[in-house]
Order: sequence, then structure tokens, then C-alpha cells
Amino acid sequence: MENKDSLQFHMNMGKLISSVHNMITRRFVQNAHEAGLDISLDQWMVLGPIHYHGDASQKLLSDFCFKDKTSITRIVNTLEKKNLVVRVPDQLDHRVNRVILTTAGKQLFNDVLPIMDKTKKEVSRDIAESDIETFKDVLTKIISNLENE
Amino acid sequence: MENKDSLQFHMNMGKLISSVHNMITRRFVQNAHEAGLDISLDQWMVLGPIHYHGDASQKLLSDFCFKDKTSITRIVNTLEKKNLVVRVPDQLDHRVNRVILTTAGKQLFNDVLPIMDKTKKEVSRDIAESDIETFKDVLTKIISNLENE
DNA sequence: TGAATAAAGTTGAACTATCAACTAAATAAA
DNA sequence: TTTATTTAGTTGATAGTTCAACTTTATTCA
Repeated sequence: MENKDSLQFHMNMGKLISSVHNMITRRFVQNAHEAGLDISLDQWMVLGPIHYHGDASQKLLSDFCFKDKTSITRIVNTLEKKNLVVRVPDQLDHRVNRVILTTAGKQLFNDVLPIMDKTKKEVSRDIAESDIETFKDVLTKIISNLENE
Repeated sequence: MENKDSLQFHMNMGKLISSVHNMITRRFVQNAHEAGLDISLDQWMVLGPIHYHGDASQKLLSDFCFKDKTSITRIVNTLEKKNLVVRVPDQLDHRVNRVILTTAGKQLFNDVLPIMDKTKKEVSRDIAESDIETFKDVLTKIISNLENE
């Protein structure tokens, strides 16, 4: 039990995923920070779909990111506080907020793209392309296994 | 952009892992709750090594779980509040806490084992054993890629 | 139409993660 | 032996996650 390396062998999937999740999060923020950018992985995960969609509702972001609507509320709060996005009430459905990138938001999006690339390369270093594919397939399959609707 | 399923295809690894992590966490807690057990996945991740080791220091738990020492402090706080563990100061090295399971802690550990099993089965349903192996290998490889020491 | 129900968001509380700054004890170095 | 450094752990601050309860607006259907 003293040697960490010998123990990874025994680690179950949940612990592995949790560890990897934390480590990727940390590395991404580190890389961003070294490039002078202040953004968390979760903020990035939400910023992406906002950029892609143009005027995503929070509901759409919630579905797309597999995050609770509460999490989206708070991440959008943070993004808004940083002047990266604004909430615009939908004209037709008054329950809905449309989340829009500001100029600063678009700028940051473009600045972060290479950081994401760098992180991705560090994460998948020396891993066979085919294994990465299997890896992503399994993740996707797990998502569909756990989706209960 | 309206159809969630068509989009998973475009999801990058970070988002996939993050989503899977959240979904497994949620499902584990759900399953535990349905069985009348009150424990989070993180608490379980720490409880395991405590049980296995017998008198783990917080440093050991931190290394083993790939969690920050701060997180360990707070998770052990919660476990202690629930009377599942106690902190015993080390007789030789007075900086060290030894974390010990209480009777209730041991009981809970055994109660949760089948929950973990159930969750594991739900997660890996209809996934080939060989793919699971590749999956775990990739996770382990990512951990070693991101370990900076 | 009017009442019940569903949907989109927000808020509060409890827990976890990370960073930075801190205490206290052990070890290394002078 | 005294000083400097390292190590184990805690605390405070900020952010994200989940649940439950809530508001407001849409939709359903009696």
C-alpha cells in the first residue's frame, strides 16, 4: 500500500475517471494560466456551445454539456461577471434566456483554442490513435448507459 | 444543434470525461440513496483506502486518491462528522493524523460494496470486456502523462 | 376560457476542488 | 546546536455540483 504505482493496477473505473477528470481540469487551467488566460475548464465547456450555437438557451447548454441547469446558471453568472457573455431574454418565450458572446468572449474563445489543443496533446501523448477511438467510444457508450429519460 | 444525440459525435475528450464523471457520480449517489445509504462518491473513494490500509495518513490518502490534501482534509471532516472515521494523532510523527474506521464506518463500507458493484454493472453494460480493458489502460496512461513530479 | 401542469431559471444549503497563506512538527545543514 | 528547509495538515476564498424549493411564463386539457 505504500507504493502508489503498484496500486494503480487495482484502481477501479470510477476512481480512474475521477482522477483523470481532476488532472485534466488542473492541467487545462494551468496551461491557460501560463498563457495569461483566466478560464476554468467548466467555463470553457460552456463557452464552446455558446460560440457554436450563437444564441443558446440555458436549457440547451444544460443538455449539451450534461450539466445540471443549476450549474449552468452559476457558470453563466461567472461568465457574465467576467463580461464574456450577456443574457438576452427571448422575445417569444419569456421564460428563456439567450446567452450571447461579447466581443471579449469571442476573443477569449479564439485565444483558448490553442490551449485546448496543447492540453489535448499532453493528455493523449504516446497513446495509439485506435486506443483513443476506443476510449471515446466507451465514454459515449457510458453516457448512453446512464442517460435515464 | 437541436438534437443532443447527433452532437455527441463532436464532443471532445475533456467534455466526454467530464460528463461521464458527473453522470457516474450522480448514479452512484442515487443507487446508494435508494438503498438507504448516505454517502457521496468522493467519500467512498476515500473510505476504500482507509479500510484497505487500516490506519492511513491523510498524505497517503491524498496520493492514493489523486486528490489535493485540502480535499482530503474536508472529506475526512465530513466522514468524521458522520462518525464513520476518527483521526488519531501518530505517536511518532506528531504532524501526522492516522485515519481509522469506526464500527459504523466498517459497517457502511460493507453495505456500499454491492452498490458499487451495481453501479459498475450499469456503467459498463453492453461494453466488450476488451474495450473496458483498453479504456482503463488509456485512463492509466493519461494519469502517467499528466503526473508532473 | 380557466385551472392544472409542465418548463426555464434562480436561490439556498451542503459538499468538493483548487489556490494561497498559514501552523506546527520533523529533518537537513550551517 | 541553532537555523533553514521540508512536510503534514488546516483555514479562507472562490468556483462548481447537486438537491429541493421557489418564481415566472407556457402549455394542456376539462
